[in-house]
Amino acid sequence: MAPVPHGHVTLVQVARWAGVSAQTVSNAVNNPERVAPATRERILAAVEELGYEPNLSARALRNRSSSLIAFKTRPARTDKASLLMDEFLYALNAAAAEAGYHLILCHAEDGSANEIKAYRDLLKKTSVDAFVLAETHRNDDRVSALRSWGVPFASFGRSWDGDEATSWVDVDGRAGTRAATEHVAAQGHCRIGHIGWPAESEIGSERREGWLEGCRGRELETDLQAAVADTLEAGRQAAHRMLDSSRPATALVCASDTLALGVLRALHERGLRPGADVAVTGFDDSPTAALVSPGLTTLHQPIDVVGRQLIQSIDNLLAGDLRDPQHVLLEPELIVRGSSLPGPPRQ
Amino acid sequence: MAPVPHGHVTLVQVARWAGVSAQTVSNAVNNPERVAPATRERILAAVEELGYEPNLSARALRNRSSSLIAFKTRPARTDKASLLMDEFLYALNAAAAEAGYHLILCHAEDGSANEIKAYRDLLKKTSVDAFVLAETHRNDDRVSALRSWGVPFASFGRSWDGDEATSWVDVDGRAGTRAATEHVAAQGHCRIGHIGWPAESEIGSERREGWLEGCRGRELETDLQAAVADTLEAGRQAAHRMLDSSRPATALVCASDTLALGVLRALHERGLRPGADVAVTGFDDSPTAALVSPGLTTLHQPIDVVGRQLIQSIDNLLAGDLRDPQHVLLEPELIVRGSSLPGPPRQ
DNA sequence: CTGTTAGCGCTTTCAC
DNA sequence: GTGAAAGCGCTAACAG
Repeated sequence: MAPVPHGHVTLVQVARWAGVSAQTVSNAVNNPERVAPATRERILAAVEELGYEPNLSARALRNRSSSLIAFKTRPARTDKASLLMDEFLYALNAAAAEAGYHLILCHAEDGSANEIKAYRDLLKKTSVDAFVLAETHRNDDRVSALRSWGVPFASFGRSWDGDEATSWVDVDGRAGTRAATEHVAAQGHCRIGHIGWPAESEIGSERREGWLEGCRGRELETDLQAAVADTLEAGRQAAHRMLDSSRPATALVCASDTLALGVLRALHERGLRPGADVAVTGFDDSPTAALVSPGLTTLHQPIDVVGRQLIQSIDNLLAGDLRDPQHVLLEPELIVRGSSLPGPPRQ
Repeated sequence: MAPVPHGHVTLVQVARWAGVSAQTVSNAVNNPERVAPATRERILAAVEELGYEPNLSARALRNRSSSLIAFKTRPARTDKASLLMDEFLYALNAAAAEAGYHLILCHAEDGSANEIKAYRDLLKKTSVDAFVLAETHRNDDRVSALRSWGVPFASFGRSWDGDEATSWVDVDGRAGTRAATEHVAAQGHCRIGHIGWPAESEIGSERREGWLEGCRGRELETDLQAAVADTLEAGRQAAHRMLDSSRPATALVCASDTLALGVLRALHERGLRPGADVAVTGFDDSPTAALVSPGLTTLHQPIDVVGRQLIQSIDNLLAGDLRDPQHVLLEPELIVRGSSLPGPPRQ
């Protein structure tokens, strides 16, 4: 089947219309300074008039560069309360569009080997210009693979290996958790427990550090801590343990909203009131946090800034600024709701 | 800057390696039956050996078809509890990948004019093969635009205009709501109220119909109904109204989890127990539904099937089956949790 | 069944 | 400052 006429306007048509060569139109579009002002204006008018848009396939073929940025989708974990990745993808795509890129989604079954193969295939098939990684971790195979191929990329999540060469954007979980800890301390709580993730998780360790710093700053004890899986049930059980303690917790700072919701359930089971009896804080500002009663105090990640910064970094990399990788650490915002306030829960 | 060597394997290299012409390699890959078995095998071995992957930009340029399917991202509404779109995008992308397509994301500010312009631009620039629409509504401008351009598309959400020509996949909100209604009726409830959306919403109307059918089937009254915005607060207020009634509701069937969570809050404020005192059901099976205490009975949309069916439809359209648009209506699954059960809430 | 030719739309030389 | 030529990798059409 031969290609069907497509009605798309090409360089040549613009050229004919403006009475110049195709090459000059190309220059007028991509290197305006090379073209005499008068001609340039005439050409740009023609572009406008005819509604010309450059064909990216042709460009990609010629330039080996497609203005495509790849991102791998991950399954939405239904057990998790967070909408984070959905918001992230929107923010990233908005920023990409604004900078003249398009996002192309990559799919791979779980496992970094599959993922790397998917990246490789995508690179061979399309000339994606760059990749965005999310949820990077220590010894991340994807990082070394992309680096070995010489493909530009930026990651949402810092490079935990101390890899200075990688551009990343991250949210400071330590500062956030410290802010939450200090907030509940300011409400007068002295027995502040922490429910977080196991030490394997770099993100979890950071958040735990924040709690430790917050406690130490006020010379509070740090004996109440748990490292559990990120599930509601684990949060619930950990909360019960900390409330059964001889000197029980009066505040629980959690590494996630999911864990905090487990704490709320435990409080419910014991007939304790969140806020009034035990202060609770989460992390991520999931939709659920605003919807439960009382509302859950939590930390909001500035996800739109993350998206914009990542695209910015990639833009720099593609412009050839390889020598100066960006490392951006953003502060999350403490959203105070009823679950950490002594007063009668209002929302 | 001249294109840099890319190390990608091309048809010509495979051809040389196998001692045939480029054309024959192309045939071996795309139309195996045209090539003699022996040659074919030799060529495919070479393809394997060299790790050849066809360059999609070149193909797109030549064929005016890119194996790209476009989807517009929408902002995650933080006020909404549902993760639906996140899951949908994952499912769609997985299905696309399996069928050999890639998803490219489209961005547009709110407003169908912007959206249509974004589609137009994307078409001019990238020869996307097809579009997937979501959240279609009556008199959807996007549908008429795509149709007028002759671009294949399929939508998540039926064609409300009775447009037989459009391929769509949808989830039967009516059947779902009816199932929820019958479920609470089976628990012995006779005063079953419905909190739904205004009549402008086709989806909302469908869900309300389901409730009506459920009630009529058991000869229950249908006087308790509310049409409100999809917010927690609206659900809360509507619930109070129905519980203040002279013959108050003992069960509330809601058009969304968000509304149902508002109902739960109202019950909390009145000291009533969800399930034991008043049965509550939502719709969408948002993560929150599983996380609140007691769990919220709700309807789960078979989102992975939706994704697969949409890609299937698009595949058919691209294969030229224009005469037989698919209309797939899927049944949601009732997930029963504590909020609709009389017993002591266990989860 | 296989090879040759041509061209998709664009952009980097390199002349003029 | 502008144009002509060439080619990115692929495949339809046509010969052989």
